[in-house]
Amino acid sequence: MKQSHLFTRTRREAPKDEVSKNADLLIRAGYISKDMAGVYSFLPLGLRTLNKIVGVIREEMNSIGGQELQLTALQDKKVWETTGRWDDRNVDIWFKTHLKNDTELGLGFTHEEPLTVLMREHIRSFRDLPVLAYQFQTKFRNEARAKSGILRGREFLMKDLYSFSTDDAEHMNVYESAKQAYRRIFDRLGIGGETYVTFASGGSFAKYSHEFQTLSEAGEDVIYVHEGKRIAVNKEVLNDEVLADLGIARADLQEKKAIEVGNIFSLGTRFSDAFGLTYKDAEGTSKSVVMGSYGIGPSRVMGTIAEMWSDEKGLKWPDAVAPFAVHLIALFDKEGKVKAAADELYERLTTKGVEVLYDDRDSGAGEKFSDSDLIGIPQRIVMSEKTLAQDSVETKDRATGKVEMMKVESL
RNA sequence: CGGAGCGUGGUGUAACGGCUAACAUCCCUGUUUUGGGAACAGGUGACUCCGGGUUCGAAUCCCGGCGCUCCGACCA
Repeated sequence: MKQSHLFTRTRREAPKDEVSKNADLLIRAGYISKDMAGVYSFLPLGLRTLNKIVGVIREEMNSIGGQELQLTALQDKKVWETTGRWDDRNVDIWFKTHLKNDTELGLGFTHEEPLTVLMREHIRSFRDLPVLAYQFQTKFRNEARAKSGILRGREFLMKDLYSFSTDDAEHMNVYESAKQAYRRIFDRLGIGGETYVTFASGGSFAKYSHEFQTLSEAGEDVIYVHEGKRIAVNKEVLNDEVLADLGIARADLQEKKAIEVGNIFSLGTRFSDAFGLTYKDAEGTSKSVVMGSYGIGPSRVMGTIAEMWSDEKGLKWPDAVAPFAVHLIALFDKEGKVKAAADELYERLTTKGVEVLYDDRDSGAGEKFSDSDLIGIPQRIVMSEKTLAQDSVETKDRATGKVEMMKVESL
């Protein structure tokens, strides 16, 4: 993409009411735009990055047998009354509204209920199980307080996977494969090294759930990290029993702040019992389906990556999530030789399938470098009169700062 | 939801209760420049968040809204 065609512009300063690092950088670089507290639009660069994250998650969900679908955002009150989750006393984050005829509706904040209802049409036999169904969808949560930029919004993208199994043993297999898939996702997204599988409250059907917590000062969770075992315990559940279960000593734990980037949860038969989701086993006996839910917020992950991979100059995207692979910067000369050579290189790389953002704007070198640092594309290629005199370009790695000269024809 | 702070051109800031609301940046014109946000000249752009009030006079003081941020509470 030619940068002269990119409608977003960079800013020297973020709006004064943005304090969080992720929102500051993402707004200044033109990735996102705030409409209200906790409500952000994704601009072309931001959507590209968000979609990269979505793509990685989708691949890993498919790899464990996930089938993608898309449920509705508008929610039927009756379905939620069945489990008691329509009641404000149980769930206080609903956005509720109504039809012209006064029928009450909600905007979905999660989807266990409607998907369980849906599955009654499709799951009949043990032969049908297990089923893993997932979606990417905008969730709506009326948080008492939105905060930390894109880390905690009232409207945000969520990947939610739900599993349906015959029994606990089958469920635990699915659960374990989902856990491994989550590990791979965070590794691929460049935050695996700082992300810990964290033991957290399990609810009524399992002793623990597992959170994926990425260490960050911007986080709102407090976890206790066991570096030797690469696990952590959420402060909410830290007690002697948990320590004994995990075989760890309090003295080996370090208190850290972290961002919850993912959560996996065993649901048992809570929802299948509520809605009568059953299957026939090999003996023809009717049994309740055992469920699990597995969430990752791609937009929150994007904010987490921005928090982690950035410096005072701007963003430093890992390769897998960068909006473009290469930022081609042409420093024009009077005769137009650099422009001609850069145009040609841009066409050549693009034809080869390389995702290139080409700064073909008629602006000064300093501005182009500053914008490039801010936008944070991993690989920078600079072409100028100087480099062309050696039939070369200069490449610079955004993350390491390493600079090399390369022959133009080698690219 | 409790507490605190803040709302002034697109953005960031300034302005004692008193001239035509100032400066920087951005943007537009022109000239010049071209390896780290260049220089010069000219120009556009603001019902000072909204509604009341006090005052001869309000961006400034008071009251009420609304919005934003932060702290806390909350958080499948």
